[in-house]
Amino acid sequence: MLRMSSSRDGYHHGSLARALEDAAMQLLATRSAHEISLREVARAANVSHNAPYHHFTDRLGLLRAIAERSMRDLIARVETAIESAGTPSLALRAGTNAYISFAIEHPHAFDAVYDPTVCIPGAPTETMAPLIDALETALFTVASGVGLDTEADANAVWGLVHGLGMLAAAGHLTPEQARASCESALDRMLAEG
Amino acid sequence: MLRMSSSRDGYHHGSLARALEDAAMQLLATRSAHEISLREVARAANVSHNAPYHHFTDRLGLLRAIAERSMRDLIARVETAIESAGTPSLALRAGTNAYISFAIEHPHAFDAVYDPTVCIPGAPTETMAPLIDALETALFTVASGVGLDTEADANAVWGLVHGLGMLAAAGHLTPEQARASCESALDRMLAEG
DNA sequence: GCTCCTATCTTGACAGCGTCAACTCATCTG
DNA sequence: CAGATGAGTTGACGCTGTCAAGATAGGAGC
Repeated sequence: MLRMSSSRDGYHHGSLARALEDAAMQLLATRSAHEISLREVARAANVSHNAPYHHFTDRLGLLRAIAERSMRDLIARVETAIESAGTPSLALRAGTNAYISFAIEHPHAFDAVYDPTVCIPGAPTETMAPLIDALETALFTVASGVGLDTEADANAVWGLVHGLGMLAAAGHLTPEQARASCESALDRMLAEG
Repeated sequence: MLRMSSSRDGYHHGSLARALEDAAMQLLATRSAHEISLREVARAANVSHNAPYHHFTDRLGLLRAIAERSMRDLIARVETAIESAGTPSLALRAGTNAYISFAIEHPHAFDAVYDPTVCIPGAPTETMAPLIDALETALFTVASGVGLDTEADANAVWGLVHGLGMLAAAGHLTPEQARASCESALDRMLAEG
């Protein structure tokens, strides 16, 4: 039988894959994904520099794993924001705000998700593909709820929050500016329903 | 006297800085800025791996230089698009379209410009600061021309084109989808002036 | 015209990186 | 109990960014 918990069992056992992802996610809080070295992650998990290769094909394999985790976090955040809103209009506000907030609070996780060298949209990982769909669906649904029901409109909402989130994360806009811009743009777009 | 042209003069002379930037820009057409090595650029310019240090403080110094060049290209593209449009409304369409097109056609140059490790918006280079201002001003002006005259509205336009450009550059949207979304969003925002 | 200075380009070295290969060891299977 | 297997190890390779020191060419001062 495999021991399933605690990665501290001396030699073998323990879920090292998970431990490595955890360590990488922690590093992602300060550095960008490109600035994180595999050896550094291994060191943080107290294993040799080659141990990760038994759990990930590549450095990129690990980055893909944390990108997928980050994507799940982003989706969860957007979906719970939407679900806990009372009206369709409030749901759109809450969902877009959650997207922007995630980008600001976890900038490196955010752009790991959208890094084309980590995840190629044209040929995404088996686990990433449905996640992308889920995010698009969530945004599309909440936009449809207030009359923004064409593909173009839904994509515009996505583009708006994505751009404002990135600009705020990079420091070109303050979080307040980004959120206010989003509100204002949605107000204008919905002016005549 | 300094010889000003031709970097092919054997040992000394020639504008190596320019030649290195040219080589880096060329590499930027295929690889991301993070994937370009200083030694590789030096090799492309036929100099030793340490020659660049006499013209740039760092690897980052070279990246900053090509980011500034890319920013100038982006601004030029947006401004000429705006200027060659007949009406304020067409100018907004042309300017936003140019921004999105640049992101799609030069994705690596585009995100070198906005890479926070290359240019920190809070503390930009002496040469980058006015460029950022120029871009913001261009967008702000063209947005004001059609009644989007608040800071929030102008930032929304910036966020919209930035996000759509990034999503299209990454492959999450087709160029056509991005452009159509932009048009559609602007139409909605201007529906009741 | 000779010497010196300085900017520029050179070679050489170092640690850190990703990755391949070979080895060790604990556990599961028969 | 034997051996296979999966999970960890050490060692090596070439590449990278950067520091240090040597070489060289052209201009300045005498």
